[in-house]
Amino acid sequence: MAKETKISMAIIRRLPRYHRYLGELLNSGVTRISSQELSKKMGVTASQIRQDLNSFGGFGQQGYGYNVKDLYDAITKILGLEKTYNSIIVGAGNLGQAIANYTGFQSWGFKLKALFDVNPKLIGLKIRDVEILDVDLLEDFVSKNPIDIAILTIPKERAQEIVDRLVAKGVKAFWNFSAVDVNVPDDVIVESVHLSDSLFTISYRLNEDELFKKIKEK
Amino acid sequence: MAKETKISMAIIRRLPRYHRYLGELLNSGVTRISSQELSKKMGVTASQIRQDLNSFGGFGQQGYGYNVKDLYDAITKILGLEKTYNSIIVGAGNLGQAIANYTGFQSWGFKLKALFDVNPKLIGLKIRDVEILDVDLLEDFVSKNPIDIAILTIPKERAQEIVDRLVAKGVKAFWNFSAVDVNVPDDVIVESVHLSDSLFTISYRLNEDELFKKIKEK
DNA sequence: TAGATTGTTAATCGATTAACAATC
DNA sequence: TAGATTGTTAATCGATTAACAATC
Repeated sequence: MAKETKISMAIIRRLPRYHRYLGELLNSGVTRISSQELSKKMGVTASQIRQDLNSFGGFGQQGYGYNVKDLYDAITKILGLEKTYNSIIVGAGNLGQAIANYTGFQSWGFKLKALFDVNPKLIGLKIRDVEILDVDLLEDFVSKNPIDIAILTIPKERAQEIVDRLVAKGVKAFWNFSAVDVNVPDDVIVESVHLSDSLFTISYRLNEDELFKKIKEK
Repeated sequence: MAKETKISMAIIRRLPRYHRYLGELLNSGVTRISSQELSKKMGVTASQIRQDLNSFGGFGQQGYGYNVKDLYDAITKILGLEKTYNSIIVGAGNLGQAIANYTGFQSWGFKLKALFDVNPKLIGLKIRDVEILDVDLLEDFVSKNPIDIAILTIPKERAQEIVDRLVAKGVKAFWNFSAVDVNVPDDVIVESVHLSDSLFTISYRLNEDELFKKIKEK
């Protein structure tokens, strides 16, 4: 099952951004756009846009540019957004509940089937009609309801254990909000959102100038 | 104010990860570590670790390795985590409240001074002793309370307007959770967490094999 | 057809890895 | 001292940008 074409993560991470900008253009009634016009809007080079798109196919037309709707639809498909995905949230604390309450993901085909928690006060409650279940029922639930994506909003201490249990049950993708890197087999996807890591780059950058002034002085 | 040493974002984004791993080692009572041992734990090359650290200074010792506590403390300072930062959250919906409720950031020196919202039902409520204020009071509040970091958990339609208002009041850093790229002057920092972008890389990867099977067939 | 803009190859740039002399 | 491991230079790799022939 070897792939001839291997797309780099650098390109993959730019795809959702193209999708966003094309969606906005579509909403604004723009029907065609050249790589140069798009490059100005997005603050990247036209060359990069053409290279990126061409790793998936020739979506443009010489002398014309790209048809906004066609390209938008193509990227929608490339991102797998024409399908639906069943998901669960493990950890029904503040962040887990916030994600469950956000309806945007549902509209893109990401369906939430259940939340799980250890806290008896939370078990049995519902968030937008989705029930919070006892985490002891995790394996049982996943056996009966095939799950594509598990969203982890649990303390870092419990993350690896939950991942192991879900991998054993065949879950192939994790959206991890725990502040820890979890280990999975090669065929399992982990996308981590490390919020503190992100925040700490802000404090770094707020102090960068001062930092190098100090280093220089020594 | 030109810097001689310019650290690439690639390196900056790895710093919090080093910090996390060293914190764990410290907690486990490990006192020294070589770049090779650390590289095994983190799944990166020892060479990269040494290169990264050396862009800030010589923290190691030949024949010995790195003192875990010293290196951890050094990276804590590099990340600016020995200081405190005053922050506000604009948008007190699910995500804004989840961030306000999370005490972890506070313990790293990120102090929350206020939340802001347009919703009259939310205004006046308190989250962990921090009040939700009318967003009309934004400029007034920021004038009286110097703010280092503004956290944006508002709908994308309102993000640029709020950023402009806060930049005008001198706010120099934004942690942006809105699904839009906001424009700021060169001396202002924006760190965006695009949750849907992150999620869409999962659906992409879940479908990548199939995608290239299709492209090949054509 | 003439003009515009893609698709794609070639050149450049930057980041990562390898190698090893310096040194603890 | 001998062994280990850093700090740093050089080599490699991959990603980005430039250039232009193909073509709509």
